[in-house]
Amino acid sequence: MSQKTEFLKPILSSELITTLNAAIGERMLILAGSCTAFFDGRIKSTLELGERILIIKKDLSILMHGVSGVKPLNWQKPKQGPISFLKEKNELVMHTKRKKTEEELWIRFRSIDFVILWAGSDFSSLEIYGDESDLVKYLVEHPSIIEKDLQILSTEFPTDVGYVDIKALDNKKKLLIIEVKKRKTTPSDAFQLKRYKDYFEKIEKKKVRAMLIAPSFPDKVRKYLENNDLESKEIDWKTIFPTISREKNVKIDDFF
Amino acid sequence: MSQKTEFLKPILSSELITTLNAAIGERMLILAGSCTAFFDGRIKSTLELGERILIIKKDLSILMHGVSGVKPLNWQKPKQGPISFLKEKNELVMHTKRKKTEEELWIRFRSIDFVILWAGSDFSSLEIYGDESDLVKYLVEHPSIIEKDLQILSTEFPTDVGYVDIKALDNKKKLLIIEVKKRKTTPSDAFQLKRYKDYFEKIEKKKVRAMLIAPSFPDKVRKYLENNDLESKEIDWKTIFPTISREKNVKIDDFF
DNA sequence: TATTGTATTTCGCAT
DNA sequence: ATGCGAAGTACAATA
Repeated sequence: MSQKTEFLKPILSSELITTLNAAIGERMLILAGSCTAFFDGRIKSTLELGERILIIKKDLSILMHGVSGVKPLNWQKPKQGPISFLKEKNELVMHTKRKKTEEELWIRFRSIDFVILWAGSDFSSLEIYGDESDLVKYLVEHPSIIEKDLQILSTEFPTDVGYVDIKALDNKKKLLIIEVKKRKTTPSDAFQLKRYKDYFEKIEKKKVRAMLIAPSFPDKVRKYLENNDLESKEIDWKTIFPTISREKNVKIDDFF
Repeated sequence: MSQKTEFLKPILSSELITTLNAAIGERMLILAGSCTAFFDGRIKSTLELGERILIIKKDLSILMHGVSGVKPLNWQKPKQGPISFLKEKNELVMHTKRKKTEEELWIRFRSIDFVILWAGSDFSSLEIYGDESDLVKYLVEHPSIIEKDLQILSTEFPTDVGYVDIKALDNKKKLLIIEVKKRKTTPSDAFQLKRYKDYFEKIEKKKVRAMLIAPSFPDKVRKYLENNDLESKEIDWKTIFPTISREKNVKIDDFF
């Protein structure tokens, strides 16, 4: 009964219902079959009959996946509320209701292909490096990549219009505001930089420089930057990627 | 061989490798076991040994789920590149490489608990209603919710700085630009509205009104709106939620 | 095909 | 808890 992987008979019996309800929160449940679904919450969604996979993890997170795509068709975050199975009109019904938000999810299986209970565990951590904060950190440690004789003043400097990635002085002691993007820039990025420039020119009562650093600049963005006296610097992060490394998000999955 | 659900022997044999490679893109593959993973792409991530579930869908999307949480530990979007299994150092290794971005994902299974090939299909559509476009639509049909004697001119009106949700004339024939948010507002929402106002005042060469409609306004947002002659209107969408209904995203999963 | 904007965004971090 | 910005965002609509 407490074997690592248990294959249940895919037949809608009261025994199945009992076993499923007992497994919730104890083992991961993987169930495939033909179902409909209804979600009522921040949004409403209905899903007509189709074949899908339902996964209920030990932390009570719910995932219902269709045959394609990375995003689940329906889901619920961990520990939002009790989950129960019941038999209704010859269908296997899963129901959950979030305690706080009153959001509800119903999944009704008309047929079942397989049901698995799996007792997996995981104590390792996902290490990630190479995100935006790593890039800012790297630039601060190697300012000459941006330009010669740059003096870094601060990072994540708070202003009324947001946090400035890098605040620095150039070789003529002129203030340089830098926004760093890991991805291709968008018009919004340029607008944001403009707000920073305006903010500092108002505060300092003199011209300041402002620069967007990113791997790619679409024409529209480049044009806006030029028209607004904003600078751009293209950096292909891959070229410095191998040299940066950092451990973060050292997160251990809870042990149930 | 082409049964709907096939349970493979969870033993690392060359037969398993062959069967898995043959199943890729043909049936959904669900594999549980103890593995490590490495992703190298826009970011780098490493995942130490732990028990996880690997799912490869027929559209070649890859999901690797840990024992908790809704978000996969590693994943790949559909049709990004070929996927292959191989045997290496007595481990079952899954590898994929995106053609364009050169991003790679490696998953190495040290042990396998179960392997399933499943021939599910789904032709139904997820119907969603109550999202932002529904709200805009509802407001356009019931403009008096915004204010009396409002005349709607257009929706999704394109400007140099983005698309305006609603363009209208108030009871004094003054232009009113409206931005609708289903969620709590952020400073960026207010900045965006300001850009719209500036844009239209430049075009029209006279003052225009601009309003943000949303269920909630943090102090910082409210203050920015006040300081910039921008209006706000609080609407709790739940009050009108039950009355709006619409079908969308009528999308059929490809048949493989 | 590339761009744009939403999302039951999710997630981490700072307040 | 709330606020805020980044994300391998994913995904659909659109130009």
